[in-house]
This record gives sequence, structure tokens and C-alpha cells, in this order.
Amino acid sequence: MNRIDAILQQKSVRITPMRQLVLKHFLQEDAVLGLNELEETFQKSDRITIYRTLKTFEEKGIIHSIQNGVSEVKYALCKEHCEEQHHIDRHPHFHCLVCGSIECLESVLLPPTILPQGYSASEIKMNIKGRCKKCQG
Amino acid sequence: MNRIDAILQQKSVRITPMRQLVLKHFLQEDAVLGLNELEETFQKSDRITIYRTLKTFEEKGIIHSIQNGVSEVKYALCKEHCEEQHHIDRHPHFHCLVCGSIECLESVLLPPTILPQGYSASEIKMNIKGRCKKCQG
DNA sequence: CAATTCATGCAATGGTATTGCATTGTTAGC
DNA sequence: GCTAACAATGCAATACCATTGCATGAATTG
Ligand SMILES: [Mn+2]
Ligand SMILES: [Mn+2]
Ligand SMILES: [Zn+2]
Ligand SMILES: [Zn+2]
Repeated sequence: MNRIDAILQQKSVRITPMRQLVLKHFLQEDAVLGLNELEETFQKSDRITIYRTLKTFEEKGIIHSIQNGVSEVKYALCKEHCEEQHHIDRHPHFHCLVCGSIECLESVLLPPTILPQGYSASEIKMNIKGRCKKCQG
Repeated sequence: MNRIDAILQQKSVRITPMRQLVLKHFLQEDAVLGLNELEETFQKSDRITIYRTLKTFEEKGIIHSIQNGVSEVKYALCKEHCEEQHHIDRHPHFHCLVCGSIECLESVLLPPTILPQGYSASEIKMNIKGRCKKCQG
């Protein structure tokens, strides 16, 4: 069994052509992708099916969502060991205001945050806007 | 001059009935509010005018936006000294998954984040989901 | 007061997110 | 293998939310 199918199976996601296609693309590109880009890439495929594939992948812990607050929701592969309904993505997301690129800062660990008494967190997301490495100077 | 007008003037926002109304409401409620809620509150007012009031307030450093990724964009008063085009809100936002409330955790300071070499940040936002104080137990 | 700039109201549009439903494909019990 | 149950897909429709255009009215400035 190839890597694509292995991941799908391990995450309890039924193996279908569409899902193989999308997961393969994420693995190959290792990029942050949104519905529109994927629709462009897979022109023959139905937009809604891609949409539901993304939702399923997110739900099952294969990808995680990134909201930049400007355009549509983006997604990237979970590198850590995420499970169904339980993501443990402890890295911030960077949105370059110059070139528009969005990336996972995998190397940066989210610093521990002390919540006020009585609060408990199940998800913490950090979004950073600024200039990326390529757009500096 | 009253407090409302003083703030508007200090932030270089022309004083109008709509703006007085919205700012007064934010000050009174001290809450996180979205366009829909404000439209409900000011039923006689035009939705678009409220919309543009929020955009203006944000631009001028009177309120800051909060994206929970679920519903519409919410807004809250800037407590720190924000200026036009330059917000310095260094606190996370909490979204309770039980009661749905959204609040500014003013007491929590955003921990310093070390970016990878070559990156520079102009805005950092942290969004936390979980159970709020009221919904614990 | 005249010229200009700004705010408002209403209509229209753009874009993204989400659902309904009929059809097709897949799985699992018999 | 056959059939019932279940899941995925494709297409259409809808629901929201965000944003813009334009005509009108109000305020400001010199
Ligand atoms: Mn990421
Ligand atoms: Mn806040
Ligand atoms: Zn860049
Ligand atoms: Zn709560």
C-alpha cells in the first residue's frame, strides 16, 4: 500500500479517487491551499466534493484550517500527530502582507499561555501578519 | 464635552449621531459586538451605515476586530492606546464553545514570540477556544 | 456663501460557506 | 454472490457575510 492510502486508512477515511488526489497534492506541494486553488488544480472535479473532502480531512486530523481573515479558509497538512476531532497544532501561522503567502511556522512553538482562573482551552491559534523572509529589505 | 465626543475627536473621527450611538453602546456594554447585534440594537439605523461606522472606528484605533472563524467579525473597544492604522492589542481572544461568548482576555499578555530569521511581524493575534468561567464544571 | 469634503441610505453585487437531494459507488450481513 | 445499509459524489440552490456604487444630504472651510 502506498503512502497516500496508508494515511487515509490510518485516519479512518475511506479511500476514494478524490481523496487520494487531494491528499497527494498536499503532500507533493507541502503548501497552504484553499478551496479556490484546489478547484483550479483539479478543474475536472466538482467544487463541492473538494469542499467536503477538506472538511472530512480536517475532521479526521489530516489537515488543519488557517484563517487569515482576508480570503477564504486555507488548509495545511498536520505534521504532528492529530487525531479525529483533536488537533494539536502548536505552531503559529504567518501571513505575508507583501506577497500574500501563508505558511505554517512549524519551527516556532506556541508559547504556553496562562489563562485566567476558571477558563480552559481546547484550541489555541496564533496568526501573525508581517513580512516574510522573501519580502524583507 | 462628554466622553463620547471627546474620544471621537481625539481619534480624528467626525462626530455624528450614528457614531455617537455606536461608541456609546460599546462603552456601556463593554462587550464584544458584531454587525448583526448592532443592527438588532439600532433597528432604525441603516445596516450599511453601522458597517461603515465599524470600519471607520477600526481604522482610527477606537475598536479592534476579532475573528472567531465561525460567525461574522466581532469588535471590541481598544483599551490600550491605539492610533490610526496602528493597533497595539496585546491580548488573546477567547471563544467559549459552550455558551458562544467571545471576550477579550485583557488580563493575559500575549507571550513574546520569536520568529524565524528574516521574518518581521506587524500584527499578532491569538484566538483561544474552550470553556469560559461561567461554563465550567 | 460657494466649493468641497464627508456621511448616509438604499440598492446591488461579490464571494465564500453550507445544505438538499437524487444518483452512484462501496461495504457488510446473510 | 445478493441485498440492504451506508457513504461519497455531482449538481443545484441557498444562506450569509462583506463590500461597492451612486445619489442625496450635512458639515466644514476659506
Ligand atoms: Mn499550520
Ligand atoms: Mn480584544
Ligand atoms: Zn512575502
Ligand atoms: Zn461559556
